[in-house]
Amino acid sequence: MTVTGSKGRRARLRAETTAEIKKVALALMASGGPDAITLRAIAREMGMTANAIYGYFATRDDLVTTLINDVYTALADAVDAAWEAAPATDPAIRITAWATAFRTWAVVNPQGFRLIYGDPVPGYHAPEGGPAPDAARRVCTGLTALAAAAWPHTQHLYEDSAFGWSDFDQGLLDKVRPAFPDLPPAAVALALRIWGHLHGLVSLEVYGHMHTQTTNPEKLFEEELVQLVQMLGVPRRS
Amino acid sequence: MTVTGSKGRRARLRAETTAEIKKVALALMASGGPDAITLRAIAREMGMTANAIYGYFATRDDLVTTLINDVYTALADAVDAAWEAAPATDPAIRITAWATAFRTWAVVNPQGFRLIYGDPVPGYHAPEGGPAPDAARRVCTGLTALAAAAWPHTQHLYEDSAFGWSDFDQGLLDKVRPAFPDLPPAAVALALRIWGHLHGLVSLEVYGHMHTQTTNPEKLFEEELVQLVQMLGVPRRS
DNA sequence: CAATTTACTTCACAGCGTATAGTTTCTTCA
DNA sequence: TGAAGAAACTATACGCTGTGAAGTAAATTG
Repeated sequence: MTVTGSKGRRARLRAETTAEIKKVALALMASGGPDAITLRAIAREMGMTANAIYGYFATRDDLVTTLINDVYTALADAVDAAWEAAPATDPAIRITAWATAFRTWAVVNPQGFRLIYGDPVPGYHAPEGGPAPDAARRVCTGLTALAAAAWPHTQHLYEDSAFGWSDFDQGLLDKVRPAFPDLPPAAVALALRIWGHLHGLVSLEVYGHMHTQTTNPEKLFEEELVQLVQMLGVPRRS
Repeated sequence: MTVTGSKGRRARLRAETTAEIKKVALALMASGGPDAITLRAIAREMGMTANAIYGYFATRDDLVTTLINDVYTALADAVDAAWEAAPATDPAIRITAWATAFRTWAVVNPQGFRLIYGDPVPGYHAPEGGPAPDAARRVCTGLTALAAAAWPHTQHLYEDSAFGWSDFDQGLLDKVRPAFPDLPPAAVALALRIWGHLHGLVSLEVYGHMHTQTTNPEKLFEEELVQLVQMLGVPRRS
């Protein structure tokens, strides 16, 4: 170990270069969309040859996969932080905070949102199981926390739910059930449905489809949240 | 006029070639995704040179824009047909039919869905106002019909809505208000929110994000519809 | 100091959109 | 019928992309 805390100069330089490649790639994405992530453009920006990048990422898809992971993790961090920052005693505020953070992140990082949820980049094919199932599951777990917070008030609506544990992916359940042992399958289904609601509105907005219809997508989203909280039966000020 | 009903052999051949280009492009899209729509591939398939296509479409984006229009129109046709086919006397069934047709179309034509709602194709930039605002508005009008059918039962939930006509795009209102003169702004907002709900669930499914969470996205969507009808307060069998 | 590993460059290839120029074929009109 | 013109299409070329193979220079290691 050295003063830099690394395992030698070589490894440190390598890590720095890797970080710079990702940084430049993200900058290109932010300015020109996911399509702008080309090896040659990154190399140009770094004063290198495109092929030099192959020393760090086996292929362009590998790089993109890494980026998706990073960006997805940033999103998960953002919504988790908003959740934690809101008072645990007031589910309505917490839920609203989570969802607002979700939309805000997407609107601020539209290219990141596209990278995660869209066709990321020309010809990109995700590796088996998707590029970021982990971050995806973090988001889903956050959503389940949301549903769990509301569940005492809302479960009466789902008493004849047909959902069983077998309707869900085992990987998701492995994360969700330990965290919320008392939650029934119907609540997980509710969480996924809420995800769909929020994702739909945000996605239409980010991809510019809402813009052709409403001049105020933010207002629409806020209305959605009001109705969501109301639908969940969560008391508005506790 | 001739027996073929065309304006001359030349024009007919031209129309046929145009149609073939689009047909081949759609076939390529269906098999390889929107990315597979390349002029050279189309030309190869047709036994032509890539440049020959420039006689029919000024640029590749032009072709893609036309395709989006066609595909979007097909989607609009599908949901409209489902709406019309369902009994006008039962809003619950009509709404369910519309939404089911929406998801079914998307699941059957995932590449078409991506073409319409995703980053269509590498480097594609939609012309001003989007490529298919017309078809988009047809879908929105259908959604508004949905909201209108439910409105008598559900308006009591939105009596203190803050929405005004200025919150919506004029082009949308021009189509919607004549068709539903008595509908308030709050109902249009509801329609857009419902669009978001459905789009989100379908979009997550089509893009493979649901697959990592649930083994049964169809069931989830059906649950959504049950809850949607319930939320709207529409009587279930009239 | 010599051997090896690592980082990077150079060259090459195929595929992409598309601009320009040239060629062939069809339509039209005197 | 034959010449003029338009239309359809091809050929060539340029710059962009990802990526493979081979070569080079520097750092590390024995």
